[in-house]
This record gives sequence, structure tokens and C-alpha cells, in this order.
Amino acid sequence: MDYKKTLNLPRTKFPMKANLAQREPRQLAEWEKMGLYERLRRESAGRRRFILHDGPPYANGHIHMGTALNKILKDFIVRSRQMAGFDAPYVPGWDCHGLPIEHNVEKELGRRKQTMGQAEIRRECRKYAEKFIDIQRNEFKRLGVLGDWDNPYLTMSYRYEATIARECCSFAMDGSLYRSKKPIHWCCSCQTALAEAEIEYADETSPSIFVEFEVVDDLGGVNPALAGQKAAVVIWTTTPWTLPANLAVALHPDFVYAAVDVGREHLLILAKELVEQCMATFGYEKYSLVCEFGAAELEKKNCRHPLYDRNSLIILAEHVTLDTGTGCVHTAPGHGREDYEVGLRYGLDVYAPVDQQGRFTEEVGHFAGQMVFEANAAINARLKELGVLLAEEKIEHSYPHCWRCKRPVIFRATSQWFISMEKNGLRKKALEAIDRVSWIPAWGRERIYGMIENRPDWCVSRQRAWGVPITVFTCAGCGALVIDRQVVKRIYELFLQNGADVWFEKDTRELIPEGLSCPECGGSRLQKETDILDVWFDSGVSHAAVLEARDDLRWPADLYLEGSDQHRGWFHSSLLTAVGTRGQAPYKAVLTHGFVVDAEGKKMSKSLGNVVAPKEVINRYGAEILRLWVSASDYRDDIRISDNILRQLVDAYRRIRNTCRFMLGNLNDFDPRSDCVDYGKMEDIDRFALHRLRQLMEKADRAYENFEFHVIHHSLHNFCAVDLSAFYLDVLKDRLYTSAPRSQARRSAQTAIYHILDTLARLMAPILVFTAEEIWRYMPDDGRKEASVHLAGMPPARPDWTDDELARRWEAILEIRSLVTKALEQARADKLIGHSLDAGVTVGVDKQRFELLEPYAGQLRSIFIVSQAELVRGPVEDALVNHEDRVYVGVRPAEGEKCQRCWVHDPTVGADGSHPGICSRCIGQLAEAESR
RNA sequence: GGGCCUGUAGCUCAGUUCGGUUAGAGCGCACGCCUGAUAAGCGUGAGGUCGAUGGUUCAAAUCCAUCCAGGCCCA
Repeated sequence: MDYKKTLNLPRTKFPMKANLAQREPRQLAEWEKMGLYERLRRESAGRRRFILHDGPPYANGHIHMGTALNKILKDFIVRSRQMAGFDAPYVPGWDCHGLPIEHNVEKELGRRKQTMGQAEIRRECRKYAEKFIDIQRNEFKRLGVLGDWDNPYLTMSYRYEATIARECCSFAMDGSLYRSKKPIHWCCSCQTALAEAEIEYADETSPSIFVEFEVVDDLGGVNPALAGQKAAVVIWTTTPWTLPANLAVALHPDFVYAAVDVGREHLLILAKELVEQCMATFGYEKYSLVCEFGAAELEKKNCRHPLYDRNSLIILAEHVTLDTGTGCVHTAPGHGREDYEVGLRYGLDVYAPVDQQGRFTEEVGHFAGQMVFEANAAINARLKELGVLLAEEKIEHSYPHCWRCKRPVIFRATSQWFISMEKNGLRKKALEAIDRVSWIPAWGRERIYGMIENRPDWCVSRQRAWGVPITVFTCAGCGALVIDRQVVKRIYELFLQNGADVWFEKDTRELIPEGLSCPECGGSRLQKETDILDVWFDSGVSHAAVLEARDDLRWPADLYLEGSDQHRGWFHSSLLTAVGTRGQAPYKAVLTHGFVVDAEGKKMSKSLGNVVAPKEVINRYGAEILRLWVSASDYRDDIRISDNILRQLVDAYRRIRNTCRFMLGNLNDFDPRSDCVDYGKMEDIDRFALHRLRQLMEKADRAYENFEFHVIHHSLHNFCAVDLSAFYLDVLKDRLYTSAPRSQARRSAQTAIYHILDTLARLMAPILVFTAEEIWRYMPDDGRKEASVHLAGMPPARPDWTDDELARRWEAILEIRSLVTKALEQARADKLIGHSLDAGVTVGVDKQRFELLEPYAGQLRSIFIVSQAELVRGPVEDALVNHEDRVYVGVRPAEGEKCQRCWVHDPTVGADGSHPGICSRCIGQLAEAESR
């Protein structure tokens, strides 16, 4: 007789091979069809909300691993909060305006651009953004990210644009918005401002000159040796044309400076360390150091400008170096970024007497009208004539050029709009707001605090086409800013109807409310501003445009979650716009993740060739593996990805999947409605399994709460591999397979398995969205089974499953079991046995263990998966294992024949004439099976 | 150059807050078993000078300093 047919072997259609890349798209289509997201919203209406506000990715290009990481993490959080009992909507968004899109559109248009108006270019940009929103939306959905994909927020939607304008006006209304000059990259031939991204660096030969700046003040106070002495500070520059705009000379506060006697009527002052080198350059063979002093001694002393009748102030600045030059830096706040910054600190004018075409204005006297680069020679000649030019050389260095015309660009101060950090106490309020936010990890607080503390006023204007205009008017007469409540309201409504395009399409008269005039001079000739806003302002007001505006959301958000670069970006701009207009941060907590790096921890770059694209991983392994990768990593640091790492995750995935598959196979004939065994009547080991399960639940619960997904991954995997596969399920096979199908012993095991599987499916659902659903579909229905695991909740707490006393006993058993397996392995190596069922073991233990194990003596053979197990007190003869003289394990070949049915060796095999090949236990179980 | 952060077995992570027995886990690897989870399952084993150096201490993966490597943001 073939006894195999009398066994209850696992049976399931749940496939062993996941085939994720093929299966996932079908599953996604099913969720879409059943309207999973909408259904979740309906079913959780009225629950406590959890709002994770999505930071908008830029609508350009395909998603990369970093964006995938970010969206998957958000999905973990939204889904786990949802399952924990919240109403957790997820509204994704896109950042649509800005230079990169405009830039790409310009490239695509090529020459055609010349013939197009701004409105037309804006239309092209809009189309471009729409195209990539569609692409990215599909890519995000493919990752299994659940959200309101049909109603995302777009920073270019009319409503959003109207909000941007309104929020900008809000800063204008309270006086925070002001106009001032600031140097920016400027292309003289294209006559346009350039962003950093539009600059190409190339080698360029420039003049390199050393110029004396005569010191006006007496330096006797600095050092007695200088009393009554004439002296000149020596500066070095590669842009002689910026000298007419010189307002200061900067020294480094930490450097030592020296006064050098070169045999002329005045001393030369420069950094001590550079004296020797400079003297060689100037051609002075004989010279002597008169004295030396710290830079601070010279601070706020005055020099005379070599060309003009005005002073140049000596100031201190950290950006001064000893690499080249003299350690004394010519400073023109209108023509240099650092010059500008330090100039602000000393209250210097942002002076730039250069027009749009790069020509000197009338103010500079006899260089007026000259192109600045061409004026270099004339300026040098003039300096030489005045006897202040110490040396003139040529230097080859990297210099910024225009990406379009390839000509060298200049730094030129132009009129820009700023939001003041001080005027209305924005900095102070923002710093206070930071401390009311929970930063995860905690160092996020230091990071953003330092940035807010030190940042200059926010320059919000850009001279570009694709964006939202700074919707203010200025008086043509007096230049005053003209804005009032009526203006704000009218612009908001116009934008709501027509988008920001209306600002460019209509002229000023059509935009302003009737009768508006300048509050300063009463003039009625007004001009609309044509600069657009920094895109960081766009996304920065998403809290107003999205959280406040949508009924399904709420202000402030519970959480913002982005990469750690956003302390400078979106967290920062959102904080400023929210604090500036509403007095507090738009988020209660901010969570940051690191960057995706390669196997060596290096950043991904095309040139290194170490870029891993999400699409490749999805096609090869499935989005589920990508999600598992995110869950396995501690994302607070940078996280590594490589083929090796992914292969490891595929293995981990297989282990989880197969363990669940095995459990499904054993629930094949189990109906939870009728077959569940009461907890109190369950076998000890089954209750121990539930105890362990409860520990896992609690751990996972805490981990989800704290967004520590890697803890869940490791616990889940460990539970499947160690607690279940290697121990519990392995031990259970005998009972599940050989017991009568409906016996209480078997139902007890099935009850435990059922609870375990139900719990695991729910616990893994936020992470392994596809697999959890697949398991769920195959699970027996208890009559309350939701249509999708994602409509189900987290497993309810089961304090009744905790039994510490029981656990203590079983942990002791497990300790003995590991000693038994060691002994069995030894016996196997000695060719005494093959399968563990070929063996009988004798376990000798001390008194304490004996008392603990004695009640389980009858079960030991099944726990150890051997044919016979004997428990004795004290040492065992010929023990293969002797553990600290407390536990002995002896192994011998099992007695009796191997039962054809249960494979256990037993002396009773052959005793029954009708079933000569099987043991008495099996005969009993067969009889029981038939009687039911 | 500055601010913030990271560095524990081949890989992913515990342990570091508040120093204290031979630094843990899983995977992978090696070897073996099984063939009733089978493109599965079980067992055993080998892997670490805790990035480096110096210091504090009776005692350092843990505290301090410097350096090296890497990341983000500035310059």
C-alpha cells in the first residue's frame, strides 16, 4: 500500500516562483480596477488623520534610485499609518516651473525660439512638464506606491499658481519684500542674467596685476615703527576692470601681515607669508621687514582709491587665501559674490557702474563707454601712469562662460527682489519654530538651524520666462512698491481663471484694479514686475496651496520626508514661507533619508558608471525586491545598492515567500470558522509559536511607529527562517502530515499557522505590497476577510498570546535541541546515521533542567525530530556532546523498523498483520481518520 | 576650506545614549543530510586587530583628540 496517500501533505496553488516582474503589473491593474485608494478613503473617513505631505519631485527626466527610495519610504509610512487605524491620504505632487525645463525646451526649440514670444515659450514648457509628469507618474505607480495619482498637485496648475502669487504678495504686504542690488552672472553679448547651471567653465588668459592702495590713516597705533610712515596695501586681481568699482580691501582675520621697506618713500603692506614670493614678482631684490601685525589692527582703516577721489575701506573676510596674490583682496561688492556678502556686513554700497552690454557708465569718467574686458588694458596703463602698478603678468585660469554664446561672463550687480530675514523677525521666528518641530534623526535640527541662522536675505527673483511672476507693481514715478488688498485679490482671481500666463499676456493697465495709484507720490503710472519667483518659493508654499486648500488634507502636516539635501531646499523654503505668513512651521515632524550610493559607498555618477536605474531592477527582479531593499536598509545613513546586495534580497524574499507558501499548503483543508482550536486547548509548542509571534508583532509595531523599517525586515526574515522554518514548522511536519486530518492535534497546529500567516501578511503588507496581497488571496476566509490585505488593519494586539512561563521552558528546550543537533551532526559525520529519524538520542541533564523538561519527555522525539528520545538525570555514557557537564547527548541508531508512513523507526512496525509496514501510532491515526 | 553626518564579519543589520565577562543575528560561503516545502527543506562549521593612530581609565566597539575614507549642504 502507498501510505503517502494517507498523509496530509501540503497542497497549494500559491506558486513557488514569484515571477514578480510579470505578476506585479497585473496586480496593479486589479487594485486600480477595484479603486483601492478611493475605497480606503471612503472606509477610513472620519478616522484620525495622518498627513504625510509629499515633496514635489522636479518634472524632468525619469525617476532615479533616489526618487524611488523616497517614494517607497513614503509609501511604507502612509500604508503602515493607514493600517494602524489612521486615515492616511497621500497626495503626490510635482514641481513644474524653473530653469531646467526652460533650458531643455530652449534646446529643443533651437532657432525657432527667436521667433517665439514669452507666452508661447511658456506653453512649450507646460507641455514639456506634462509629458514628464505622466512618465514619472507611471514609474511611481509601478513601484507599488499608492496615492491619489489622478489628482496630484502641480505647481503649474492655475490654482497653485494663484496661491504662489497670493503668498508672494503676502510678503510684499507686510514689507518683507524689498528690492536691492546683487551681483549675478551676466552675459554681455546675450544681455541676460545666467543661472549657475548655465555657466560653463573654460580656460581663459587674463591679466594678473598687483596694485598699491595708499593708506590714508596713520598707522602709528598699529605699530610704533609705522608712526608717520607712508604705506600702501598691495592687492592682486585678475579683473582690472572691476577696480573702478572697488570699495574695499579685504584681509584675513587670522593672517599675519607685514610692512616691507623696499627703499621707496612708502612701505608695502601684504601677508607676511607671501612677502618673499611677491618681492620676487615685483623685482625688489633688497627689502626689509619693518614690522608685522594682525589683520584686525588694520580693520576699518582707510586707503585711497588709486583712480578716484574716494576711500577704500580695509575690512576682514574669511574668504581671503594665501594661495596666490598678496593676502589683500580687492573688493568690489557689485562684481563678486564674496565681495557682495562681506560688503553687506560692512554696509558697503553694491556698486556696479557697468551697463547691460558690459560697458562702463558715465560715472567712471574716462573709461566710460568701453567694454569692460577691453578696458583692462586702459586701466592698467592708467595705473602704471600713476605709479601704483607693481607688476603686470598674464595668467591662465578657469573662467565662467555663457553656455549659449560661449563668451566669458561677468559678475554684475542688478536689481533683485529679496525677502528680508530681519525686517519682520523672520529669522528669529523661524529659529523658534525649528525647536517646535521633531527632527528625525535629531541632528537635522542642528543642520537646518545653522543654515537659517547664517543665511542672507532670500533672493527670490529670477530673470526667466518659465515661472510665476513676482506679482507686484512699482511706481514709474518714484519707484515705490505698490500693493494693497485689492491688488492681491484681483491677481489671485485672475490667476485662478487664467493661470500666471495672464500676467505676461495682459498689460499693466488690465491687471491693476481701477483707480490704483502710488501711495508714496500719488502717481498713476504703474509698472508690473516681470521677474519671476525662485522655484523654491513655488514648492515652498505647497503647504498653503495643497495642505490648506484640499479638504482631504490638513495644515500643518504630520510629516515631511525627503533626502537630507532638503534641509537647504524644501524644508527650508517651506519653513520660511510658513513662518513668514502663518507664524509656524508647516510640519510637526521632518524625517530625512540619505543618498543612494554604490557598493563602495561612492555616489552614483555617469562617469563612474556605477548608476543603477530603478527600471533595470524592476525588470530583472520586480519592484517588490526594490521595496525589500529599501526596507532592509537603515535609510538614515546613505544606503548602498549593488547586484550583490540585490541578490541577497532575492534570497531573503524567497525565504519569506516559501515559508508562507508552506503554511498556505498546510491550511489547505482548514476553515477558520469551524476548525480553530481554543487557545487554552492548543498544544504547548503551538502556544509557544504564538508567544513568539506576539513578540514579533510588538517589535514590528514599535518599528512602524518609529519608521524603523529595517528592524521589521530583519525581524520578519529572522522569524521566518529561524523560528518558523528551522524549528516550529520543521517539528510540526510530523503532526500535520500524519495525524488524522480533523484531529485536535492537527487543528491546533493549523490554528497557530493560520494566526501566524494572517499576522505576517498584515505585518508585511506596507512593505511587500504585492506578496502580502498574493498570500491574502490564498488564505482561508474567516468570513471577515477583506477584499484586499490593504483594506485590512494591522494585526490586533493579542496580549493573551504572551506566556512568559511557557516561553522560559521552551527556550530551555531550544537550548537542549541545539545540543542535540550538534550530536546528530557528529553521528552523521561518523556515518552512524543519515536522516535524524535514523537516530535515537539519550539526553542527560542536571536537576534543574530535568525538572523543567520532564513534563515534555514524551514530546522530545518529535521536538528533536528523532525516532526515540530519552531524558535522564546526570551523565550519559559515550555522549557525543558534553555541554559544561550539565547536558549530555548520546546518539544511537534508532530501534525498530522505519515506518513506511511516518518514517519514524519504531519497534511496533510489523506488529499489525493488516498493515505490516507501519507503526502502531500510524495505525491509530488511520483509524481515527476513517472514523471521522 | 567650513557646517552636518557615517565607518562593527563577504552582504544587510544588533550592540555605542548611561564604558564592564571569550563582539551578536540572519544571509552568503564551505561541508554534510534529506528527497513527503523539492528550481525547496534541515544540520554543522569557518569568517571580525569594531576605519587608523594616540589619549583618558583598573577596563574602550562604546568617552576624547587627530588622521584616513565616504556622503549631503555651502564656499
